[in-house]
Amino acid sequence: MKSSLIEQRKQGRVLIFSKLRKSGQLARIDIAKETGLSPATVTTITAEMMADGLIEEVDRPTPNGEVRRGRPRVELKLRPSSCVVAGIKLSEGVISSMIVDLEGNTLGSLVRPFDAASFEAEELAVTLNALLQDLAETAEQKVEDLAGVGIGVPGIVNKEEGFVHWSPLLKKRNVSLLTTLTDHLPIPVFVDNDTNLVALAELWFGYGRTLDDFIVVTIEHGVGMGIVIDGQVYRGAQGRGAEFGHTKIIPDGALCRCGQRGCLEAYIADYALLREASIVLPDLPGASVEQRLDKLYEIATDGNHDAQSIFARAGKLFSLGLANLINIFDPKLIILSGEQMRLDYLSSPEFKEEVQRNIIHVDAPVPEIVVHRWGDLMWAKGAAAFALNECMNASL
Amino acid sequence: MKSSLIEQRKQGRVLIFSKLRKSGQLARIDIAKETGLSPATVTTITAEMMADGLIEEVDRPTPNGEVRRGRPRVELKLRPSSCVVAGIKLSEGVISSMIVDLEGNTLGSLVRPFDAASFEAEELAVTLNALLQDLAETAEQKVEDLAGVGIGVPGIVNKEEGFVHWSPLLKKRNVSLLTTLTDHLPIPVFVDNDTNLVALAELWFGYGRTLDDFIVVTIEHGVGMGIVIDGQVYRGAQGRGAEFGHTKIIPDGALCRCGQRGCLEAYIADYALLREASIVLPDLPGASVEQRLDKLYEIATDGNHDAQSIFARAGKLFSLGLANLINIFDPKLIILSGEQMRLDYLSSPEFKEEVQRNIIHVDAPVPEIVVHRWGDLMWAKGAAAFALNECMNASL
DNA sequence: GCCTTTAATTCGACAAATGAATTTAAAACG
DNA sequence: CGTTTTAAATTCATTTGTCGAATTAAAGGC
Repeated sequence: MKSSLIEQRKQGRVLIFSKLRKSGQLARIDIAKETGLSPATVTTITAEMMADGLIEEVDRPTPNGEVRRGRPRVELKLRPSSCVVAGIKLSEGVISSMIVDLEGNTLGSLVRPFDAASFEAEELAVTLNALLQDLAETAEQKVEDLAGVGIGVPGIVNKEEGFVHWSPLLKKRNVSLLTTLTDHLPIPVFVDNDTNLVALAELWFGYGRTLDDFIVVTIEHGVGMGIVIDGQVYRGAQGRGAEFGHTKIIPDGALCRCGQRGCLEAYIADYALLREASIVLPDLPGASVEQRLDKLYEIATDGNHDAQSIFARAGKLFSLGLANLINIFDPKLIILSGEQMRLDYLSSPEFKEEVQRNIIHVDAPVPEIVVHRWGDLMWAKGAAAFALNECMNASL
Repeated sequence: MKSSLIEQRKQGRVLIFSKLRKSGQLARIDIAKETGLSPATVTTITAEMMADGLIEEVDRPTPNGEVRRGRPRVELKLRPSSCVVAGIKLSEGVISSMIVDLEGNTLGSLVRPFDAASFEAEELAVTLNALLQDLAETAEQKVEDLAGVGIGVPGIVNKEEGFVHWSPLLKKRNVSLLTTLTDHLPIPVFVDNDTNLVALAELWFGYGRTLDDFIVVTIEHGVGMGIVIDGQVYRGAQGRGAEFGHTKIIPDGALCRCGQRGCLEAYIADYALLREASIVLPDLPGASVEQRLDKLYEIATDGNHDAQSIFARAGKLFSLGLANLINIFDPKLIILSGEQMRLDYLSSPEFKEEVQRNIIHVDAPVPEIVVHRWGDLMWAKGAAAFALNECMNASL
């Protein structure tokens, strides 16, 4: 049995791996129960995986104080150091990067300005190579010891081919970024659209860790979305990110960055909020977009009516967009994921009520909406999760 | 290997079955190539399936005139009579039903008025039992010879349990329809929400036959949608139909049947069009909704400006909704499926242009939008496809 | 110390996919 | 017209891998 669509043993390994990943640790017996595999098979496969250094036995046998008779169960867990990867997120102003192990422990990180002058692929490769060296140093790792590096790029990216149809960061269209980077970097490279990274970050290390189906939405410079169906990131036909932010909520509405009108993004992204603010509060202090936005939020919470009205409207329209998403997908869980404090505002009870008012009601429970506030390295961690995903997929 | 998540042989059978279903007919060699199974395995499995009467060899070996050397390939195909099922679609005014074989050949059909006075489950069971007898007669089949019957019910239905949380057709909420029907009908019963039926109809017998991912949208009394991902109908967390029709396209817009405002359905469903017409064209002739709508369409094509404006607006808003769907899903294909002539109007070049104007553009091709006009038995055929799906799933 | 209990492992049986070799059925060739 | 060539299908021995049953391991109870 060398080549077939049906590789039985690999199926078992993947099954056990993902159960362990989701549960943290499990005894062989529990693995058998949860996977439906026989104890005999579990013994065989786990022995194999231990020999590969992928998993290890846990020393303290009973985590809870429970006293049991009989032979004590030996809990197994993933061996974090068996797969250490780097994640790099490219944005207009900065590159953020991170080294992470299989458990999601951050071994090191590095954020660097990135003069956005659109790059050639070759230049980018050189920049990233240098970055990777320095990043590895912060984590006291050798670059060659990394299992791979995941790179999140804004724009239209085909993951399978690592082909960038278009990105705001690159001079040219239709660049086979994967090829160039693979040539210049000493470890396996994976390239994907950045919107998928948040979904992966949640799937590997966040609220989605124990779930197989959920939707992640981020609001930052734009509005991003990631869809996880059946434990897999759904990438659509063209492999481009799900463009939830360019969903139209008002026909012929406000002008969006994309040139179209009425996009959700044109009402709730940071530039959209500041656009409104520029009319009524023309002299908001602050050098950067973030700073001015923080200020806007501050005076809103301090009671400024104009500022409040801006957030109120954004919240209302966002709730509409979210309700549409729910009406279409009927997900169990929606994760609002990001680092910005505005999410705080959006998670108010009124906001959730507004969402509920716009979804079709059934007896069944309304999908849960949670806010997950990450540090500023969320995207980089997502890129790392992406690398883990690809590496483990290959090596299991 | 009795109980395990990994049933290897079944996988092979399913793989071969679905390849044959999609291709119509294939020689063993091609099956081997397409599935990645070895020729030896294909021989084994197909022999088994032939013994089961599931497939058969095709007499005319080379369908195309192509002359080949070597031992001639023997094409295989599904044996249509190996699985014959009934499909029943329940609506407010009528029950439509159909008997169909594995190839989608219609063996008989029956449409019957259905006095919508909300039913008890028991009464419904009796009604359906009688219907099934008569239906079988039209197809010259014995009811007992049918492999099963699929039933499409409007409302909120959990397919796995056959549990109807709510339906406009039933007096009570929370009815375990599957249990009652199974007790009263002599063959296996399957119950699902009706929106999923169109997706299944397209997947088994329509434009989706050769595809694994697409979206189907219907416009009739309401707006329905079915999502197929990876060859499976996506049912969401609650198992309720995707409520595309209640997606909001205008904040605080027109009042919808569902009590909310601004739903797509409130602008494009038949009642929505007639609502508009009632203002400017109060005396549209016609006894039924369909007739008045046909008339409206007729005078629109004849040049009546008011009527045209009604359809134009519906078209524009529908295009917006469709664009949103595309932005979220990025499907390869969208099928507009139904029996009504308004679809004709909606498939105009201007309509498609309008959709394109509202989706995010990339170099990649825009998803294809096709219109599939079915006869009035589309839903019943979908219900039959549903039964086939379940039966084959069980018996492979 | 012996019994009981539960987890893990071992081992033989069986299921099923595969590659290599073989058979089959046709066209091409001389 | 028999032989060769070609391609499809099949056969068969081999190998991979799962499973049930029996066995071993490691603890608590008494």
